[in-house]
Amino acid sequence: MAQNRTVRCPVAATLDIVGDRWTLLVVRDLLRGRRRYSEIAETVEGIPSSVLSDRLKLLEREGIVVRRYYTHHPPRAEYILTQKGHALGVVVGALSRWGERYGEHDLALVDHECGHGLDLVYHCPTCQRTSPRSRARIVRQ
Amino acid sequence: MAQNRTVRCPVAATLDIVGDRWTLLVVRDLLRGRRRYSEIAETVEGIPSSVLSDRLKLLEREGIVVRRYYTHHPPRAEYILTQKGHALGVVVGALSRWGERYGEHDLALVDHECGHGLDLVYHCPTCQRTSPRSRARIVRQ
DNA sequence: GGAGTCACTTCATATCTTGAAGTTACCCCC
DNA sequence: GGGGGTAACTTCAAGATATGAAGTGACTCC
Repeated sequence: MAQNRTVRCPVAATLDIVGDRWTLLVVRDLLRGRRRYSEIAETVEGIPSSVLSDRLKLLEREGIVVRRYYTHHPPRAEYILTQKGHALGVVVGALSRWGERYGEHDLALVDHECGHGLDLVYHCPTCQRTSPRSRARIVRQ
Repeated sequence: MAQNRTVRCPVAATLDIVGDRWTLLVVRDLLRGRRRYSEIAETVEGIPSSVLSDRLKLLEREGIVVRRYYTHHPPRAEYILTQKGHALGVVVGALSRWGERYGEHDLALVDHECGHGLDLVYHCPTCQRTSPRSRARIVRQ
């Protein structure tokens, strides 16, 4: 992870940081408001503690979370998503929607206010309209 | 990948299938219209051939691509995304948007018709309106 | 003062990834 | 018809990474 790649594709660059089995599950938990090591270890089922500790360091290094100590003796930290980290919510949302549609699950992505299930759609801020999926392309600028 | 997990979180389930460094880059290329082993090997820079062969088999097993032989002697296959596979476009789009915003790249996600950069937004199909990111939650159904 | 918790680290083993090389069955060209 | 090239893989050894179990230090609670 986070190694050099000669391509400058934003998809590849993002996957260099979060493209493994665990990192986005940690982000998912942080988005849910979990902040402490032990809380995350509990709900990211099966994550080895060494990997969790590793990923939190990586997320900090990448500016996705900040570590804040609420006690120094003994050292007790909590992890808060930065704006950059919150922006990953859309990636987690997209993974969730795909999983909901093509598997059987107990959880779903909803609007907290109206309670309805959510979709993710492309939106052109210039034309102020929705774009169909078929029109989305990744192209050279 | 694709192993059992006790949680039934759709994010975790999706990452069980596509949560590694390479799989979504292969999907990205298939979305772009590349279909052959050699075409994909070229643009997913650095992918070992054994990994590509492995991931294509996995994607086939998961119903994300279908393998079609255009020659049987010698066997020459091409890989076509199913509807399930095309639906992963939103995940790739979300990764691209995040990468564009937080890194320097030559590529960007645009609307093929108007040419403007695209965003991804949450949409409630019931209320027929956009939901702000802050209202999106993953909850028990 | 003993048990428990939190936030990790360490370590041996197991598994996966990587890169290089090999394989099979063609096609093209002279 | 022999040599070179290509497509789509497979195999293999070495190296990197992940896993699970156990350990650590500095507390707090009873």
